[in-house]
Amino acid sequence: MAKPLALDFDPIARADELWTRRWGGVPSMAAITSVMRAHQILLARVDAVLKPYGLTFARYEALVLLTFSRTGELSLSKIGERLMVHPTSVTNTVDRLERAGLVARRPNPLDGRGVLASITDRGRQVVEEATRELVAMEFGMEDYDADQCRQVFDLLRPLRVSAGDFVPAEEQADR
Amino acid sequence: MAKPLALDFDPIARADELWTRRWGGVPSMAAITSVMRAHQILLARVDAVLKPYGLTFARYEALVLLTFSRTGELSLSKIGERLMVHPTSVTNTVDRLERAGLVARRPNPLDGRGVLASITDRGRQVVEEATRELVAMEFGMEDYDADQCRQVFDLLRPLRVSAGDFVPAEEQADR
DNA sequence: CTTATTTCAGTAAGACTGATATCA
DNA sequence: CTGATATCAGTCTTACTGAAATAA
Repeated sequence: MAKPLALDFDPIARADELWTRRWGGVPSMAAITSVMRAHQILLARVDAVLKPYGLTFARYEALVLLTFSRTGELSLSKIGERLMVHPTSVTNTVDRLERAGLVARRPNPLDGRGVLASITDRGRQVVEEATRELVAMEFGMEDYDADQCRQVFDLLRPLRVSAGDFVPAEEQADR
Repeated sequence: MAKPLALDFDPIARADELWTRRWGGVPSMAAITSVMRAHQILLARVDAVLKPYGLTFARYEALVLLTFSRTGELSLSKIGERLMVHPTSVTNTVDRLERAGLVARRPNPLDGRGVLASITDRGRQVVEEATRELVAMEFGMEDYDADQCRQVFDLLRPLRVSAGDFVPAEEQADR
């Protein structure tokens, strides 16, 4: 940032006032703008911590996902599915992790088309270290207690449901 | 997206469980991941609407900001300050808007160093049309009522304060 | 034959660094 | 002189389209 001089007013609140005058009340505008800015702030904080490890948040997430699987390896398609990213982005992410020696590619023995990304010992080591740091700075959410974090999760969950990310348990009864 | 097949579980909730087992409770992880995904969903929805206008959300925001100023023009530095974006990003944004004929550049008469971005008639026309569409689809937040939108704004506001975006009114008493 | 998995080439966008011309 | 304004060149990252090889 060039000059992060603090404004003496909330720019989103002010925009909301002007919006209301011109186009009528549009509460969704303040909401989406808040999400956009929150994303920007959190990503900057987290990426700053991950930079020394040669990681970005996207690559860190992929690495964590691998540590969560019993064998330490997953097909690229599964990674894309879980992380909700485009297939070509997964290829790119794994490329970079592989070049950094944090994962290795190997053909999927159960599917000749597929490729498994397998986390290396160094990969596990890096995840542990980076996670320690991220947990220490609470992923950039140090101003929020556990309850407030939970509120963020709860409040944004319906959005993920409406985007078709997953089917909530309540609606799975008749399937 | 390749295959947006809905999972039968909430991937963030599941990750939270695995996190809790391995590294202890880390409520901020579920919160930040929720914000990241919400950002991705909303940006995709809004950009899809803006694409036919040759706009992105970032460019749309800049255009709206200009319509909010009395004269329809602002210095690039002010645009960057309000939208919280890097100076070079402002230059890039204005470049594209200018090429599309939606804004015009002119030297700032009050500051020989500065440049004003001035919205054109076509720019105003495009903003009106695009805004109508965006308001109709509630900026991708159609599943949220006014109160819930307000909750999103309220909940994320402390984050913007901690990032130094602005100084809340209560803390301005003694300045 | 159709579909799924992955990769590659190329495009577009935004965020950023560092340097520079200009002017307050 | 310093500091601010905007731009330029160039890097990095992600997201995406379209095409292709391969195999289920």
